[in-house]
Amino acid sequence: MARIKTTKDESRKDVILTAAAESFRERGYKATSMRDLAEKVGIEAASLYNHIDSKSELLIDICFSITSLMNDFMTSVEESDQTSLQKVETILRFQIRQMVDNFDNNFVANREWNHLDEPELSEFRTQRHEYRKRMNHIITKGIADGEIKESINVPATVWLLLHAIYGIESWHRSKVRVDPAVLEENMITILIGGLKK
Amino acid sequence: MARIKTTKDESRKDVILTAAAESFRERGYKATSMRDLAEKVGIEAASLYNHIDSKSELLIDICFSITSLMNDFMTSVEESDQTSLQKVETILRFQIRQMVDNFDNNFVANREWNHLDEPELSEFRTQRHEYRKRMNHIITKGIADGEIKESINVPATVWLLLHAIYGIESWHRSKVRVDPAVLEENMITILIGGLKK
DNA sequence: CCTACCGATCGGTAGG
DNA sequence: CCTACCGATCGGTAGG
Repeated sequence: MARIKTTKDESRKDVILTAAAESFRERGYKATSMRDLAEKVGIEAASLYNHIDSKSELLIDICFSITSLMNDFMTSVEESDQTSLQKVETILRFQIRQMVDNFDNNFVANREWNHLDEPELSEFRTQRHEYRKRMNHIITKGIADGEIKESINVPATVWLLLHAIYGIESWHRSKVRVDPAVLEENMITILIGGLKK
Repeated sequence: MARIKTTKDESRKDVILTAAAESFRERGYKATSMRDLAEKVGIEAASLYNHIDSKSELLIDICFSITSLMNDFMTSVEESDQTSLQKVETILRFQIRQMVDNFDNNFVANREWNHLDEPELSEFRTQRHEYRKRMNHIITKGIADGEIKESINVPATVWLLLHAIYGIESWHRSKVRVDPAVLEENMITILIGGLKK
């Protein structure tokens, strides 16, 4: 029966996924009940199970859609002919725009992934770790090429860059209204300015 | 009866608070049951209620102990005779050290406060907002004094600085082992370097 | 997609 | 500090 579902109306599942991302972002994964979610979609809780197999499936779909988006973009940047510092800037700008345009999904992937069960939990951790290693590699190259300050600690710097961007989560839902373009330029000014030799 | 408790052994409550902070950090507030917590403390769930009134009280205590610590430190910095950029650096260093030394409580205050109920939820939001306004004020002064780049957007910058530091949360529990002192210098190098005119 | 309902688990209380 | 237990709510299923 789970098999039939896939070929049936896929758009209904997308509606559920969108509602789930928003709910998980607002209240957290654990605090969101299937009854909350069903109400948001406009059906009864039991009816959700005609489109999905479980609550955890929703979290899995959200988290891994983000990791695959990030990994694909990283690959395209690695293959480009930009300098290392330009690559860092390109990645930061992409992530900032992602955080602004695809807010709920990114928030959930950044903050609620710890509610994944095994084996997805380990898989998610591995993917994040791989992503950071690729960032490390770019920055290490930038230092070797004399573009980036040699005094920095690479892993700590990757951590700083990534989490500075994750912070946009909270900005987004707050009362502080900053134009996304201004936000992006500001982050680039400070972070790239801080990295540059 | 709630009155007697306060005068009774306060240290037992501290043990519970410490265990709660660690559990809330690891699993999240909602996903931590009073039975989990009791087991960690080494008593039965029902016995917790001889020392506390409710689960929510634990979250309240953790969150507001952090806000009051931050606010007190901010006051001492404001009253000091440092330049604005020095003040920013002093505050960043304090927050970094807090995040390293008092990790569980800071994590919970940064990431789980949204599970507070009213009126504490509004009170917490107000306190955070006030804190950011004080940071805004210092940076605005730094720009006026010609110490800090005039091209930056002040609220977005405060957001960036604060969230770059909150990111230490994840660093702490990860496999990436960076010496706290190196981490601190690295963050200061990039962030203060990025701000400086 | 709904009604009806399940077993499990939750925060918390009574009474000792 | 424990045993025993409460009403509520949870994720999910049966059957239509």
